[in-house]
Amino acid sequence: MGGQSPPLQLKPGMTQLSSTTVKDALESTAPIDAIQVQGWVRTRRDSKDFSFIEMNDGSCLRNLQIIARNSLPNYAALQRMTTGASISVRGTLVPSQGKGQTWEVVADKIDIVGTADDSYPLQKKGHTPEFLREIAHLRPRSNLFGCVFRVRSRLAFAIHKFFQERGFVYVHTPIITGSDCEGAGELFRVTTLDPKAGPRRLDGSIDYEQDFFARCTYLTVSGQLEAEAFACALSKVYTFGPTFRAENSNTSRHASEFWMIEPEMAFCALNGNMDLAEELVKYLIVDVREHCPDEMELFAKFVDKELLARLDFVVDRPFQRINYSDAVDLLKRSGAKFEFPIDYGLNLQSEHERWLTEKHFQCPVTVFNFPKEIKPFYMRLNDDGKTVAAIDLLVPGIGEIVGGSQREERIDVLEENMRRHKMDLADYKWYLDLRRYGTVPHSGFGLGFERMLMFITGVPNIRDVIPFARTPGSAEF
RNA sequence: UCCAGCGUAGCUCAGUGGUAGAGCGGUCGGCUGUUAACCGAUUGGUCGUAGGUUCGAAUCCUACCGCUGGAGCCA
Repeated sequence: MGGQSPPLQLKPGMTQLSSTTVKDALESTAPIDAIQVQGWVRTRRDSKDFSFIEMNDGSCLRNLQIIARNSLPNYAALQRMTTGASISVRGTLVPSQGKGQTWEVVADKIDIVGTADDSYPLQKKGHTPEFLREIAHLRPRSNLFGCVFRVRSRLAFAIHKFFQERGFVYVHTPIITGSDCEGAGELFRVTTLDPKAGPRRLDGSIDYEQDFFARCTYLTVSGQLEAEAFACALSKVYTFGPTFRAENSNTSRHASEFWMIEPEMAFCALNGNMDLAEELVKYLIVDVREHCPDEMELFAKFVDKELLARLDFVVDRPFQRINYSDAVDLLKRSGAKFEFPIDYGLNLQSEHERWLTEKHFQCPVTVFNFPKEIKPFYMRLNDDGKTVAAIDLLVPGIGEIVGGSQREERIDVLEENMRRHKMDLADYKWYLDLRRYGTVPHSGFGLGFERMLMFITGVPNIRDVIPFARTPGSAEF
């Protein structure tokens, strides 16, 4: 044939000149004769013979200033253009004559790709996070949420980097699961059966043996049990994926769908587990501080003035470690007024955790060795016969960010635990096999991805660090 | 799910029993290498919904809905 592919049909404003991001343009070390930039108008100001357009493309926090001279053929249309419009600009990158930016683009051609009328909800002035939450599809165009979601991306990358650098294998554990294990809150049922017309058993209940998977299935609440299987083969593994809890919990720290990181290490006892959790938290802070300086500066300025000092403090010092019974003693002797009682055998309440991490130690605290009665079946029984090798890592402002344990590797002890928790051992045959064949001491923990992101950005509500948050009564978008 | 608070213009909020308000935004005009520009004018409302009390309700009462904060569960 002719050997020539037909020219691409490009919409107005789309050209074949490859475009430069705002980030790259602003970081340029020299003027550029011919440049193309594309993005959304943040604000526009008229001068006598030209118009200043501030354009943002999400590549960074900062805007690029475009100079639109009144000699442009569509100048009248440009002057009618409002915040939110999308544009494609060709021109030259030159040193700015004004203050506040080093570079600006003097436009030869500005195509208005898409207009935005005056119903566009984002104004150039500040909005509350609560309002922006109602327009979750537009809020990434705001400074705050652009920053949050760039940091979210970097944090996810840093997590993989941390584990890959240390020889951990990334394992994809199932999202649809058959184990309603550990009674970790309410589960979302997965079914294809019609709840009204589905097949029934004799007692009138729905017969899930005739369901898609021929059994009850749920969205996962944790990949831990499956991760243990892989740790007992590949030695060091981690999962990083979505998790679902149908708890009717309505707080700034809970979501129905969230992401969790769950490392699991064979031949590892509780101390190694604590070391890894501490190293991970510090690594993530350092990484984001280094790679997202503009974003961190915005959070420090508009979200939390103490943020950078607190993060530096966390990175610089060893985390406090205290066993549960010492923590209880400390709380009892504190003289502080608590709403809830504190005593050995009771769960630490939020106010107690807060006192430990915010008032007493004023830094992250790892509490370990909890009474077995208040912890799940899979945690390893300590020699005292009363406590299990569990850890909770508490951080100021958030509370629990990591929960983990050494796992019970002795099959007889594990089976006894399961019976005490009134579990059906037959349902966990595969899990018990891990102890039956070549069992090893192993440990792991869960790190809440969003809680870590909240801690690093200072953003106080989990709904504001998730692109489209799912919470009880709310699954819009 | 429990406790508390809040729903008034596109946004942020004032108005607590007697004519529905301000700032910002939008629009128009002016000025200007501007920086959340500035100056002037103007636009803008089912006061969350439904009922009730009252001569009269944004305001008082009841229910419901939504949001926010706190608690529990946890990550």
